[in-house]
Amino acid sequence: MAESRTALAVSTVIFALRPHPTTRRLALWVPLVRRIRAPHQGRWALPGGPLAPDEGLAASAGRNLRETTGLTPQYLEQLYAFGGLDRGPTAAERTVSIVYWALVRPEEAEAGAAGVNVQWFVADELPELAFDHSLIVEYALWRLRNKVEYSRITAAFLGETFTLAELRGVHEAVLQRTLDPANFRRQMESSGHLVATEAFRTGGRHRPARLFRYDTSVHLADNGPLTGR
Amino acid sequence: MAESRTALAVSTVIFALRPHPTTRRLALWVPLVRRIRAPHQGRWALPGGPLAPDEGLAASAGRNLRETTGLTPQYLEQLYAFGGLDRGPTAAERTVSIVYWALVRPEEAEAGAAGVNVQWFVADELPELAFDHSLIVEYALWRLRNKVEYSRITAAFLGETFTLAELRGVHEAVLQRTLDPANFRRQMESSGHLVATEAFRTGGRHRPARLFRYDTSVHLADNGPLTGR
DNA sequence: TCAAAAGTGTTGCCGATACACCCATGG
DNA sequence: CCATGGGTGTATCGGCAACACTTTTGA
Repeated sequence: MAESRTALAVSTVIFALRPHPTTRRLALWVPLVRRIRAPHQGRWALPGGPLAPDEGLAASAGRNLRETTGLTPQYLEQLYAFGGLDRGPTAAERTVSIVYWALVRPEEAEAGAAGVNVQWFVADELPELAFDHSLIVEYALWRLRNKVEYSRITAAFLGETFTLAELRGVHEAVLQRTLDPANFRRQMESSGHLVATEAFRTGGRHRPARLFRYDTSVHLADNGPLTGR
Repeated sequence: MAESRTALAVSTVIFALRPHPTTRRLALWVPLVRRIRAPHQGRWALPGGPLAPDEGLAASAGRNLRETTGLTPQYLEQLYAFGGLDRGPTAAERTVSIVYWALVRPEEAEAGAAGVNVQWFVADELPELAFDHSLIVEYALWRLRNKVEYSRITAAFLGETFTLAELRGVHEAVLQRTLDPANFRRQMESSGHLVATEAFRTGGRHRPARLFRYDTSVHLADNGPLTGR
């Protein structure tokens, strides 16, 4: 049996919401990094790197995210640890990856920070990625779409205050289907996470929409005993 | 800043169902290993060990499980990767643990295989464990109790065929509450996972109960794109 | 014939959906 | 005053919990 080693790395699936290039409707985007060495040279891969010895797992994911995109994660959660024997640069070196997923607000900077080695793609229209990264993104998408249904992570895509139409737009973009405005409103209001403000969004050719904020005393996602870690 | 290294280990939270020592009702048990060296010397800890270089993560968990308990896992799923800086034997060496959780059938052997260093405990009445293992078990329990509600993992605690009362007993033990037999029956039947056999369990002072089997074409748990990995 | 568990039927409640309808604003 | 989305009201449907009731066995 050949000698083999195991390396430990942290990668991150980073989601942002921006209009789709052709349909102009909101869609999920993911930044990828082009591999500059074999194996899979030239292919796109998830941003990531080795875990620094004096750094926590989530901290490593957050640092990597900032270095790749210049953005601050609004939400960060561990996705899965991948450690199959088929992973890694050579057959003799296998890599165990702790993968996180994150939600960011694209804001202004974004485009500038992405160099030639970093490029954003529509998450549902990715090319074939390096290693098992295609499967990883697929799994991250599945988790995100699941979680939208029962938590308030979508707050991470919005500013401090927002209208119900804006919030519904985020949900529709993530779930890729339209939602009934009346029922969506009741669902959100009955969740207890929303707090109505006295401010309104004006400017449309219609009745102004009330602005809401999220109750900050409730966590974005309930991960049981791990909540807040 | 001090020099520091990172070790990689795999641990497993192993659940079995056996009667509670005082109430005699079914309860969840967990095997623990006594630590024979500092830090936390003498404390109980999750079974685990370093990842072999030529071994997958789940394979490592399965091997460790067999070595500690002599049992074969009926169900095995990754729980979480823990990598805080406070973990590990010394301040200079931090350990990243990929933790799995497993369901086993105690069967006959069980008690014999457990040596002086391995002891089974009622999962809800554990002593203070080494490192962050108390939190890890708590999280595993939370995941198990969640998953019982929407998947068929409880199959892992039963034999090939079983009565609805036996299945309900497992659910009641895990969830720690009684369930209405009539509604439980309908729930299970409408799930589509159950297949009725023509055999019956006789011997009680009552009407014989039909034996069921699980539809093997359906996976125990739906983990989206990762199902079956 | 009786106790006990298997198994079936029925009812009422609650949440989600569909959709009709009024409100307030900009043009 | 009209088009547009904001916001409310309401009927219906389906799933679930509660619980009454019938069935079949062992003793």
